[in-house]
Amino acid sequence: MTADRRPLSREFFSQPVLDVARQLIGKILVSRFDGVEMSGRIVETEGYAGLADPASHAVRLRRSRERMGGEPGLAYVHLSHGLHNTLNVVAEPAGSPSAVLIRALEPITGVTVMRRRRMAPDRMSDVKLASGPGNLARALAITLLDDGRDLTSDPVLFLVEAPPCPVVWESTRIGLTKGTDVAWRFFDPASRSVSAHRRGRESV
DNA sequence: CAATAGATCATCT
DNA sequence: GATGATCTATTGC
Repeated sequence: MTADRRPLSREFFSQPVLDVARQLIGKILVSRFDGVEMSGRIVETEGYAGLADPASHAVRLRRSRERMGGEPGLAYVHLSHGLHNTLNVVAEPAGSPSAVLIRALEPITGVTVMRRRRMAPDRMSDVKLASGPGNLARALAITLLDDGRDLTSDPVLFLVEAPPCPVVWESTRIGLTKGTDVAWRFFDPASRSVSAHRRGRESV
């Protein structure tokens, strides 16, 4: 499981943000915590496309704008509703504020630790452990302290190459909260992730 | 300094 | 489908 893990390159993240969001489906996210390695296959992402995207924090938040407009491949971690950390990866060359939110993954290794971290009841299936951006961060021990990590080279939090997902679905959502938000979601329709399926039905 | 608006989730009905 | 938990950055007075 540790053989030949090539990290995703700076060039990969320098592509247009929605291309990055699409191609991240099927890639592997790895997090080391307390001596244990946790990893999973990404099955749902969301792209935030520059200052023209009203759903992007870059429009409203200075810290987000600076991070998202910086080096591609760095982590942008945001605390949502004061409760849930969310993991993004900066995309496109510096000067073009954009990022991809990693919304769900299917656990591969470290499932026991994920279960403990989620305080998951026995009846909860593995596929739900890191489904949804808040749950994902909780399971993989990602916090605001991880903001700014270089995911192309970091020893404890990084992304690695994997075969492309054969089929990726996309859903453009309008009116997420207040009627003006726009976001582009990508997911693996073959995934049994609850989150991915729920979003799929809302596809327009 | 007070008010408010969130890139969510679990737990209800 | 509605609601409450809980924190931070930003805006308004």
